[in-house]
Amino acid sequence: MKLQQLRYIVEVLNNKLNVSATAEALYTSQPGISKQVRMLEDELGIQIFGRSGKHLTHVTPAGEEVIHIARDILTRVEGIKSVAAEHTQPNQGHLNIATTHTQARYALPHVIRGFMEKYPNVSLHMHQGSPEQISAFAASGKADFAIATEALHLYQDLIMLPCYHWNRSILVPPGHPLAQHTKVTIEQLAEYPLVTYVHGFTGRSRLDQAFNQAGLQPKIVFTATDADVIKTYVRMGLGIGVIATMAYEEQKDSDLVALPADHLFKPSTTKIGFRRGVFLRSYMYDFMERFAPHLERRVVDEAVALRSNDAIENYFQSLALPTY
Amino acid sequence: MKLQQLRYIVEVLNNKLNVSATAEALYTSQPGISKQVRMLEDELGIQIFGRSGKHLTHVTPAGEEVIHIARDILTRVEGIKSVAAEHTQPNQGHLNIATTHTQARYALPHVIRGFMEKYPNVSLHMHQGSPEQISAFAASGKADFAIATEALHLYQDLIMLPCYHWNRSILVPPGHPLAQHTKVTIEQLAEYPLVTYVHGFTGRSRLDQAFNQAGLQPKIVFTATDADVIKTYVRMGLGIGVIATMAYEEQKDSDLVALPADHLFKPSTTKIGFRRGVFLRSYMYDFMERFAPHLERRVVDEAVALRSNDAIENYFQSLALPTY
DNA sequence: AGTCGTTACGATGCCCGTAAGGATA
DNA sequence: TATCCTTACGGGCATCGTAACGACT
Repeated sequence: MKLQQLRYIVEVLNNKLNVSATAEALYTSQPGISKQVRMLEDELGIQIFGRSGKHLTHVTPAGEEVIHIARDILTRVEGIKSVAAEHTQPNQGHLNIATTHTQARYALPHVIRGFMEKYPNVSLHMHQGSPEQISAFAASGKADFAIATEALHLYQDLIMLPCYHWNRSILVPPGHPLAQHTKVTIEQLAEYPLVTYVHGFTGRSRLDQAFNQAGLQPKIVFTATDADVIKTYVRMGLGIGVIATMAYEEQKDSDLVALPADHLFKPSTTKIGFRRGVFLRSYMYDFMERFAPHLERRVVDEAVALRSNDAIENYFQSLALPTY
Repeated sequence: MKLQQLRYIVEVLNNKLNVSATAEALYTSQPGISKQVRMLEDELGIQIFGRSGKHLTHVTPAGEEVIHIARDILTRVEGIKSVAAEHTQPNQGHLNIATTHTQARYALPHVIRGFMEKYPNVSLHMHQGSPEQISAFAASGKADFAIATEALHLYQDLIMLPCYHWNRSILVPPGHPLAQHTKVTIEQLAEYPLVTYVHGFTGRSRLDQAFNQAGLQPKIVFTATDADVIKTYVRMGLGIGVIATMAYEEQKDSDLVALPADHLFKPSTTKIGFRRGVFLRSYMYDFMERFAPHLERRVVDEAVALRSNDAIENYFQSLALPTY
């Protein structure tokens, strides 16, 4: 058994069982992969891929298990390389962050700036996407960190650390009847057409939950994946907005009025997630601490040692997370 | 990076940094290992082993980390082979059990007999040793299972599942003054010379604990690692014995009187431990269930999924374990 | 002086890439 | 017919084993 053979079977699956495409992706020849896959199958005495004639059609049950372990092994092989890099070039390497618009636009910029100043030799990449895409990215190893509020729990292989709590604000044009009230009720909110996030984005579930519990049906006239778009439609008078409070910028958004809505909705928690088993570079620890100051190296290590995400949630409940 | 290189560095450490000995152990040439180790070091750009001239003297900090991960990888490589074997020869393979005298002599025999009848093609090996040796055996991968009451908690890498609770009996020669009493007190027990287990064996700590809490100093005149020896000395009239109840055999030991001591000592719990990350063959699940009937495959899988040993303890507190 | 790791060298065997063949959709 | 995997073949290279060398205890 060779590490390349494990890489090959994993990549063949990643390329939807197309060996030719896999060969291109790995910059090698197609027969080479074909042969190594077959040799591994011979050595193990099992079929990893099902074939109809000369086409790969599916992954056998045994193959599923083998590939799962193979992925695990390759993650750790990367870990060894990281350990080495950590000792030779501690401030050099890569950092791939997958996150949502909300985080990328409002929470991350100053963190990124500070990080890039301190680590000019770390090549930083940001991948923006939906919470589901982000989770998949991190789980597959294409991103080191996933930062999001939703959907991170879908992957058993991700360790998730809570970063901060946040809640929402109501956005209205100046002169809007609601602008007079200091404390808007959920009933009042239900009377007006709403513009907010689409399902599965930026804590949208909490909003639905609140209306549901009050037995109300909100008039949602428009949904977007980011607050910038929502603001635009609020400005057009299409409805009133409900966005994350951090997405309201006093200066740039001075033509809109933000009303606190903390009393209407349960707070959401933004988390940072990474694959179980990866080796964390020191600059990665630093990045996490910059983003969430309570995530000191010691805290992260202790949380990782807890292993189960349930235990991690318990662990962080004793710590007071900031709320925005 | 090659799997062999990882095997080499792990084995060099296992052989106390002696490359020649490692070569013999792996049935290969010494220069081959030397070269591969150096090539790995070159590829990673770090020293794994410290050298004084041409002798390996120590493992560098970076090397420690690398070897730890390497061990992990090799465990999983074995896992892949096990997956394959499970699909080709489900009832064939190896089972190495490391355990103490008490388990091997009193708890395991009928389990082993039944197991061997059902799985004639599984080659079974028993390794007897002290609790510390047993744990080390399992943690290093030389044994699949460790079964013991003590010391299993020392290794973070072992998953431990509670099997059963047990307590002690007092062993006296017939006609001994204590034989009259149905319920011996700890004070009475402290008056007589005792023969029991040595420190670190078979729940000995519970015994010391009980005397301590009562503010008494037991007169321990002789200690042994197993009940057979203890019985012998009780028969000689050297003292009265305190042994695990399961070690008293009514027929063979009819020349001795066993008095219950459950009310004097806290019960001990015997556990079965295995390395985190190993693939469990179906016959291994079966073995566990034969030894501890509540350890059905589903239960074991759920416990493993919990990941942390604390969570596992919680999980099993809701299940009623048998007491002997 | 003995043990031990490194270097040198030659041969085997493995892996990769090109080219041709055969099966499926 | 076009796509795709398999087989066949040849070149290059890495690995392994033997032998000689050098260094530490």
